[in-house]
Amino acid sequence: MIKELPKTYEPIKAEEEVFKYWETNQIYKKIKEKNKGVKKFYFLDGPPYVTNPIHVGTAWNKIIKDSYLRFYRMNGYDVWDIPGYDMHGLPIEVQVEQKLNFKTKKDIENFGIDKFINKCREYALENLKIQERQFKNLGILMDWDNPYMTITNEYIEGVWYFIKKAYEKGLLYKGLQVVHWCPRCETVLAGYEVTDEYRIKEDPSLYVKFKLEDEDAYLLVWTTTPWTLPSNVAVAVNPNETYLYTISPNNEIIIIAKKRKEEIEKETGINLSVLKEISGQELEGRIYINPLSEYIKIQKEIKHKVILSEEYVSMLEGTGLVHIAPGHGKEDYDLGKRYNLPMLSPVDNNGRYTEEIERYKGLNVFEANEKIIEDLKKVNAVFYVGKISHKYPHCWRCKTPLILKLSEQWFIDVPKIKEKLIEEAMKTEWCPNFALENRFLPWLRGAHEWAISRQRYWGIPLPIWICSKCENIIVIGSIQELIANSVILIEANKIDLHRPWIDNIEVKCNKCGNIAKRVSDVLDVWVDSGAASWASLNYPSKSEMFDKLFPADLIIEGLDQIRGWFYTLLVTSVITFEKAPYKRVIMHGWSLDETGRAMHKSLGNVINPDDVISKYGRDSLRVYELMNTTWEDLKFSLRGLQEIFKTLNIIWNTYYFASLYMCLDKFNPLTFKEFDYLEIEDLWLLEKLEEVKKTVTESFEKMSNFIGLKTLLDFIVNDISRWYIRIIRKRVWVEKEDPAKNAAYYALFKALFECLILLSPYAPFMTEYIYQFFAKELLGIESIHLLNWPTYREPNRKILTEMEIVREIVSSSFALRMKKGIKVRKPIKRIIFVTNNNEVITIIRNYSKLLKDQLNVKEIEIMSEEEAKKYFIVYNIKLNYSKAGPILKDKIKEVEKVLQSIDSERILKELKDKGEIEVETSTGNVKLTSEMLNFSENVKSEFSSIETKYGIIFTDFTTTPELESESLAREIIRRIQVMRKILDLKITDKILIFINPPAKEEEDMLKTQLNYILTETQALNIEFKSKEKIEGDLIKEWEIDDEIYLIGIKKYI
RNA sequence: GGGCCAGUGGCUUAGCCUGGUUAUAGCGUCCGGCUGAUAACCGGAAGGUCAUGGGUUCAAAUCCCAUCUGGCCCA
Repeated sequence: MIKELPKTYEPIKAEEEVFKYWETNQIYKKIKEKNKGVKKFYFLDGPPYVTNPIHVGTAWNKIIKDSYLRFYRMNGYDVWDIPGYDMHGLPIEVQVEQKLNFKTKKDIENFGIDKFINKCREYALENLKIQERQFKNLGILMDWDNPYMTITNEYIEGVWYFIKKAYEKGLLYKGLQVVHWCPRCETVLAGYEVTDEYRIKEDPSLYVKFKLEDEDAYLLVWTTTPWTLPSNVAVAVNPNETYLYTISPNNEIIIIAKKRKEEIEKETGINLSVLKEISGQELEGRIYINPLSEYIKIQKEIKHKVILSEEYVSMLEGTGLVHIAPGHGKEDYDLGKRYNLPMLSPVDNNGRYTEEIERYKGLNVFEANEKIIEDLKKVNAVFYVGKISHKYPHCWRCKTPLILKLSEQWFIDVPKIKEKLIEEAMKTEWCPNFALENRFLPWLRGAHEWAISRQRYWGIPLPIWICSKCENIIVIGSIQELIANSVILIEANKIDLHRPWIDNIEVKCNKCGNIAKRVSDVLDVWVDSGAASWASLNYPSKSEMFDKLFPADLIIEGLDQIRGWFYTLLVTSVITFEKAPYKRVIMHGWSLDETGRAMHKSLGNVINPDDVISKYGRDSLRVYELMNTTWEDLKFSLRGLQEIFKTLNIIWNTYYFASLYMCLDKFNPLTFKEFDYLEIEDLWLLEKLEEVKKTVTESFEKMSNFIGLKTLLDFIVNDISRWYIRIIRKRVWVEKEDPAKNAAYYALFKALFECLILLSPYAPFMTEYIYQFFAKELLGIESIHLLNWPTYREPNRKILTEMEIVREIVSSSFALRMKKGIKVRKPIKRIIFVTNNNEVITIIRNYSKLLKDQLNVKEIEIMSEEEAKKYFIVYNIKLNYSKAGPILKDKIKEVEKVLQSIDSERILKELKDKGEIEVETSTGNVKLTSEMLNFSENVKSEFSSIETKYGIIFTDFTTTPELESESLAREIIRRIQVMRKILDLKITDKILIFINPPAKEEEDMLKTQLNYILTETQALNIEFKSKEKIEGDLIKEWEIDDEIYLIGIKKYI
């Protein structure tokens, strides 16, 4: 049977009870069993990185995922739902280093790599636990006992498998490249790791003179990194630009770009007078001398040339002559390769000069800046030196300024498979589509090599061994292979594929039989998560799940993952399996603070979901976040959350109301058969329900479930709680067994019950809690999350529109009452509805009972426009712009003007007689048909009326003695109800009423309404008494229409 | 510097694809009312350069271009 809900919504308490219930009854296990082996659904969880506790953005991500998983489970899918964690990488190393107060890699080596690795593992596992607790606490239903972790041997094997495939397909290579390098972490950083951390840095703004070898003139170059000058090998100019020979105040000839002259003069304060112009082209091949040749031996040996470049020499900064150091700049490197220039990169892993540069050996490059400038001054090579504050890349973990240096790294040749990547990406389906079309595909088209090696410790070791003799490369793809090829005997149960264990394993060269040593690097942590589509299934060491599930049916991540996980997943999978690893992608937005700024620790605006939960509950947080347009940014506001809480409170009360009465009447929806008693509002509710089910279901299928949520909440709050329940109140108040009441119960139950299921993926706690009271006993199923998703049929649109019109009429009529100051409680004699619209007339007739009830009116009269016009209406005629616009074009404004000056009666008459009306304009007459016009009805101001979209309502406020008595009775009833509430009586409690009316007249009026008052107030008797004889548990004085009534009520025992 | 997304009363937002008469709703504020499920509700009022500027068109929140602001990404 239906049980009565607790009266108030206390989310925290309810949610905690629900947690307990799920646990004791093993609901998760039962959900999994229910669909076991039916339709497969492979959801792949993007593994969060396990450094910090989660914030509201991480919560949003998992909540979205959870809502979809619940939907698919309820639709009979056997959902693969293991969560994942990204557990390797530099960020964790940096955290551990900070804890141990380490400064450099030396500290780690001294401490012992094995101990360091253990610390990292501990750190990752600790944080995993914290995150797991937080996720569980949000009601995220996943297989928490079996997460995939990127640090297990099986997972690492999965990643090795990819590296091996890449090697076999010729996509893995060792290469020299200019890379962003962190001198503190002593490792390369990938391009995307760099872009997040551009910070303002102050650097010298140095103008250097390079003397031409064969002419007494100087090339002027500009740099903010003087430390790269020892590696300078060329100067680039733009062949398409004009250059100037100028003369400086101290009579030196300085060569600059014409377009830069003004800016240079402005910054340096040095005026240059032009001698002649030449083209950039003409400078090609000129030889110059690097002034540092005085100090640096290798510089003396290099022939410095002027080279040409259109793309890399801009006229937006500097002098138009660009200093080129191929070892210290990406573009420089490109040019260096193209022109076959020497590549100098005399900087070590700590960012210090090597012995190649004797003069600065051991100096940190940034510290060397000053010294270099001093040296340049000594040889008269400095034109000007100032300071500049500009954005400069820093290490995203330790905030050290990065340098660009030449380094040997391992690469994946992504450009080579670009076409295939695009082809596979096009087979995937995205929401929103623009993420695929406008973001992902362009990103793929510009794909570049992927530097996958890192010179660090806590990561998946590169499974590459190099023969110490013949330099043959051996790539190992699994533990088995490792055991088979190892020089020493490996005990299978002692394997931990991490460093330093793996460092000690040597393999036999498969070419020359000599010993091969492992490359000591670890992998970029993005390779880890990139391999998740199969590594999370423990493929290739176990193939069962992979064969069944791959590729993933759905992945859901934030917009930052376009260049991240969405990309690395695709690359690794296309290389390994030549196939996209996912079918559908949902991309969500970014969490911002209330004012639209990104949440950052440094800004102090990070919101912890646990705090939010303790205030408003989990469902409020979930619903709030799920309601946001998925792919747009979420401006997180506590006030917004409060609004959601209020909405959930209304929903609670709706269910409370239903449960209260249904419980009281022991209503059983399963045995209900009296369908003939369904009233028009019940039928409407049931149609509307079909529509809602359709919208919600489709919104999930189209990956936009926020639409479904909005629809659903709107339905429960506006349609059920505020409208339907208002209508059926009277029917529900009937005490005895009554088919009309049961019919209302039936419709209400069905709507609420199915809504509860629809709401359960969004608000799993509240719906479960309500379900326990509302429907569990009826169905005999333990949890709402074990139910099937409701089916739907096409709704009857006609009924839906009809009710729209009815509601419009009701709300307009209320407005009219307000205008006249007539309370809703006061019954009125009649309203007159003016319309010629047959559809509206039929609706008013069909819904007249409902309308009379809601409007508190005794009669509704329908009047035609023609008739009403005689009394009330004046027409206003305007052009119908959408119809007339295309015909009249630019005459439209003039016609409108003329039209207003013609008497509307005349227009109507002419239209009626001829079917059209001619209007004069300055460019000739035009004919207007009634289609081209809009007729609006305005009421003559002396009548009280209101316009609606469907017609005009007039109200007849004439009163009669009967109406007066009824009105008074309602006033009295309301006061008694208030008193019952004060006494906290139950609905079923009976009372006795004592009234002292102001005069005999009022007493007589009330006596005509005795039965009405008795039934409405659950009273057994009313006695009219003198003031002093009024008795009761509560006696109260009331003022009604300036008269005093003394009322007493007493509970009848 | 480039790409993508967003910008609508104090706040949150609908509408934009497919141009059309008075721009949607909620919160908040003020006034009035209703109420035996509801810290709920109903009615009214104040509050809008639809980010800015230009263009297309008889007609632009809507289409096009440029700019600004914020977010994400790239360089």
